[in-house]
Amino acid sequence: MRRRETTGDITAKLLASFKSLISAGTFVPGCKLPPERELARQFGVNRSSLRQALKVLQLMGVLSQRVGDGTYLSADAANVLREPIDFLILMGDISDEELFDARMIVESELASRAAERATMHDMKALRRAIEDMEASRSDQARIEADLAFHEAIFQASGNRVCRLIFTVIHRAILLSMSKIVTRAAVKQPLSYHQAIYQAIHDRNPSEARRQMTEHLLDAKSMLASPRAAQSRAGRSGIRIGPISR
Amino acid sequence: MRRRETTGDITAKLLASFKSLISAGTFVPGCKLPPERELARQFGVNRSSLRQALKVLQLMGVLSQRVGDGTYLSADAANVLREPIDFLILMGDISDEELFDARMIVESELASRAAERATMHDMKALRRAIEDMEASRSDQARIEADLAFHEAIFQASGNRVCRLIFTVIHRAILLSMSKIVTRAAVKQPLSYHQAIYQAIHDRNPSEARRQMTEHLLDAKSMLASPRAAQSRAGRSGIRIGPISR
DNA sequence: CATGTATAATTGGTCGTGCCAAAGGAAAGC
DNA sequence: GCTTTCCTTTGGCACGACCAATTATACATG
Repeated sequence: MRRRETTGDITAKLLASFKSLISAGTFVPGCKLPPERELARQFGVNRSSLRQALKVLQLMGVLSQRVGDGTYLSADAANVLREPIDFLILMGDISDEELFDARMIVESELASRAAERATMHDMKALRRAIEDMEASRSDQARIEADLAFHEAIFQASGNRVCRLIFTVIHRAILLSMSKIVTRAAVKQPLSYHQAIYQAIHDRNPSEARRQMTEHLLDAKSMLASPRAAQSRAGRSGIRIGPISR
Repeated sequence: MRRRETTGDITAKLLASFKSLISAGTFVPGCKLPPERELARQFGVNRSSLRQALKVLQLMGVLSQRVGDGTYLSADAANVLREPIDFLILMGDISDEELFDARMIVESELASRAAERATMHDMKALRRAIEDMEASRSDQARIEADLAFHEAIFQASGNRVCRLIFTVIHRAILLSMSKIVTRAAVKQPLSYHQAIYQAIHDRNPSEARRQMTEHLLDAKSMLASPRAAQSRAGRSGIRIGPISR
């Protein structure tokens, strides 16, 4: 008899246990965890199994491990979505059109809010991003400055959820960068950014919203060119061969 | 000499390889992967190491494994964010206030859009959610119906990014459900939902937006009661002891 | 005493092997 | 043709061993 009811997956159960332990306050962000060998003993599983669970948490950014030192719970869980997002994009569940459409929803509202309650610090970050973009000479630098401007908009919201949404957008854009780097896309974003900044500076929410909406609408229309598909096929590093050590 | 440059973490490298393989089209969503033993051989790593990487991907929902069968790349990557979100919430990087504030940004706009372009199917889902909520007798059922209404709003957008945002909200709310289940919170949500439905039915975007904003503003104000902290401390399953098998 | 150095212990990283149980498929029997 | 039985494949897990990085300790040196 004895319904074993074995869900099998020990790793999943270990993760659940970790959730409980974090929830109960046994593990506090930033604290040091017991060594693997002892943790495995306490959980009653083999070290290999425990390591799988730890690896999952590590790759999600929930904890970090250093040889000879130990395992620490991350103090900042902001990167938890990095890896998942990467795969989400790669598996094609998000198109660029949808991404920009979603950005319109969020960032338009955030631009409006920023016009209402942006601090001096926020304004400075926006100004800085614009200057960096003007001074940028490479595509890489330009995109970074572009993202920095939008990040400043998110930052102004003071909402950590919005900050997370930005990290998602950030990763997504970096992954499909090749499609977004269009030759003519140098001037428009900058002028839009300047107009948005002006609206925020003037404390004009509706104008800030309108400019942001148009900005993203414009950007979305620019990546509609159909030469996107092949760009990712020809990239290097497709080796199924041995990992580089 | 020979800078080994060993980043150490094989798992991270394996994940990178998987990204490349997915990106290159070698691994297609839904396809069957080679068995672990052979995959490990091809990558030039031990099976244990490979399994760690596979476990990470499995727990992220990128792939699924079944004993005796094999490993399959997930066809639907919608659940990639489930586990990460859980830890994000647990590690306290998101407060309920911020969550509802973010919801206001997204859902208000979505309600407006729904009023413009909701299909028959969308309307039916909304109506269904309202009916279920009216008929709900347990807190559990009521919350499910509540979320179903909002999911229908997200669904109406037809944007997969928005769908992801909903899954995030869904998980977050389920995790901190105890705080949201306030005794008096039975009637208000329902009447708001009805008002929102009416506005969408009347094709009145601004009214739909307004009602949704007020709905979430109201909901946010209701969870401000300070008895929230203790509720999570007393829950069971905090065992650091052996896993249940 | 202070300081640097060699040594040992701790800890995560990887590998290898062996065995189990679940699922699938092939062969035998009806 | 269908069911049953057996074997192969495949993932799940457990031990064990060794390595390398880090830290802590003891020791030698000035």
